[in-house]
Amino acid sequence: MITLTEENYIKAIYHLSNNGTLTVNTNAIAEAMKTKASSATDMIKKLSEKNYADYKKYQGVTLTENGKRVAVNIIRKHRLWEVFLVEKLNFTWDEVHEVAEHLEHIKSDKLIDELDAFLEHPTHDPHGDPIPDKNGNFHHIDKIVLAKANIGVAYKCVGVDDTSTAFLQYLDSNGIGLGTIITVKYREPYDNSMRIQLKNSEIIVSNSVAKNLYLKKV
Amino acid sequence: MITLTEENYIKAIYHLSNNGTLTVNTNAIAEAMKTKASSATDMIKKLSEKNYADYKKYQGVTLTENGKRVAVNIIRKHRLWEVFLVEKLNFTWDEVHEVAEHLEHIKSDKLIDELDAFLEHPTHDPHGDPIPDKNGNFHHIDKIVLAKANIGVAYKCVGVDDTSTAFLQYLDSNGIGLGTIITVKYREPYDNSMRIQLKNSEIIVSNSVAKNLYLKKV
DNA sequence: AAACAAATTTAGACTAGTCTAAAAATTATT
DNA sequence: AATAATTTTTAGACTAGTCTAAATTTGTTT
Ligand SMILES: [Mn+2]
Ligand SMILES: [Mn+2]
Ligand SMILES: [Mn+2]
Ligand SMILES: [Mn+2]
Repeated sequence: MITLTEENYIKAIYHLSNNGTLTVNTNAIAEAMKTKASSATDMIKKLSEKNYADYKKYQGVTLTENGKRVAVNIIRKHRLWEVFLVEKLNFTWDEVHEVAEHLEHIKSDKLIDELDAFLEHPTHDPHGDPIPDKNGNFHHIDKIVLAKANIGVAYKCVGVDDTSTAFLQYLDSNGIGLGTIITVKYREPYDNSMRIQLKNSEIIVSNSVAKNLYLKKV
Repeated sequence: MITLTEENYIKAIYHLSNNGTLTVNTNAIAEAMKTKASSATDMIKKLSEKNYADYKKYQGVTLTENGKRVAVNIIRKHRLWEVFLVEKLNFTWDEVHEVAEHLEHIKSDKLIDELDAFLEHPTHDPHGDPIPDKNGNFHHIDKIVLAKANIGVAYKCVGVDDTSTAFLQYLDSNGIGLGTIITVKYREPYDNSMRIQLKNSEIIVSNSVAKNLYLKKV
């Protein structure tokens, strides 16, 4: 039996490890989980005992295959619920995260299979993040970050890195969402801000915005 | 802050007290919650401290108005989710209970309001139980139990009392569901079993079945 | 009214998860 | 290579919820 807290730690480690590729340190986990390092250490030991993680004292943590499987499944559930909330229940993309954070822990294979079918097997969530299929395979899309886009080329917005309410609402109020067509007009060398062309407007975005927006050539 | 366990106890007390009208004793709560009486006592004290219940040692428990409000809200969520599972995700009426038991604890007013609207404000769940509205008002239907039905009168099945998988599957396999038209042909005085007329068949049901099926005159 | 039985509460212990404070190990700096 | 700074772990305590076993209260019988 896996607890809700264990699931949250496993998911956090998965994300911090860049989808299970890097070693993660205790402080990073504690920060992500909003607990103290001592609590993280305790949980890491438990995850290690339960075979979700590999761990040697002072040497950081990696997820086992088993741990990755669990993480990917939670992420699948999280993102499917996000799609449900936006597509069926009129949530906006900045409102879904907190609720999905809880819904992701409901344990029922039938529930998630049927939800997936009901939503017609979506491949991406409302923030452009890929939804792994039942076997844990991600539908990879090759995207670049706005900060590295080429001048004069037309791109489509396909995702965001930062999913905070503040950022998503900033995008809303500037008319940027998934699917928006963006062409870079000018990059200011001084602060790396960019002037970008949208459908009916030209706006200037800071580098911190440009680093959090993913694009794909149209 | 109310915990998941507190919510489950409050809901159990609500049901045991016949919707908040009777005093409930410790052993009944312990049995309903599948814990021991000592655990129930501890929780009762806590609910009392938090103003969800009124309690005097050895004298049993009642819910406060506050406690009833919480109970009705959980029941609302539980039943709305059950409708969702059956109507949208192809669950059968014997599969929904366990999942709804978890979904009922998700805390988001927007979620439940939108779900209610998405389902077009259903008044009853898949077992015929009424769904309280946002203000906690139940849409009362006047139903009688099959065991007390009159011979020769046509009734419509509108609910079940027992929602166990075994009972619901028994009904399925005998062609009885919500909406089924039933006419009592004969009541056997010896064991109170009944011969009942369905659309295309006549079957005999025991008294324990007859006590768990709710009907309404057509 | 005393004795017995049943229901309920208390006492003390256990697990999961958290915290603070202190100790130990690792890494960086001189 | 020694010292300092940082990171991580340990020790011990706390809360929520549970348990067993014992004590207490209430209810029922004689
Ligand atoms: Mn979560
Ligand atoms: Mn998302
Ligand atoms: Mn529940
Ligand atoms: Mn129901």
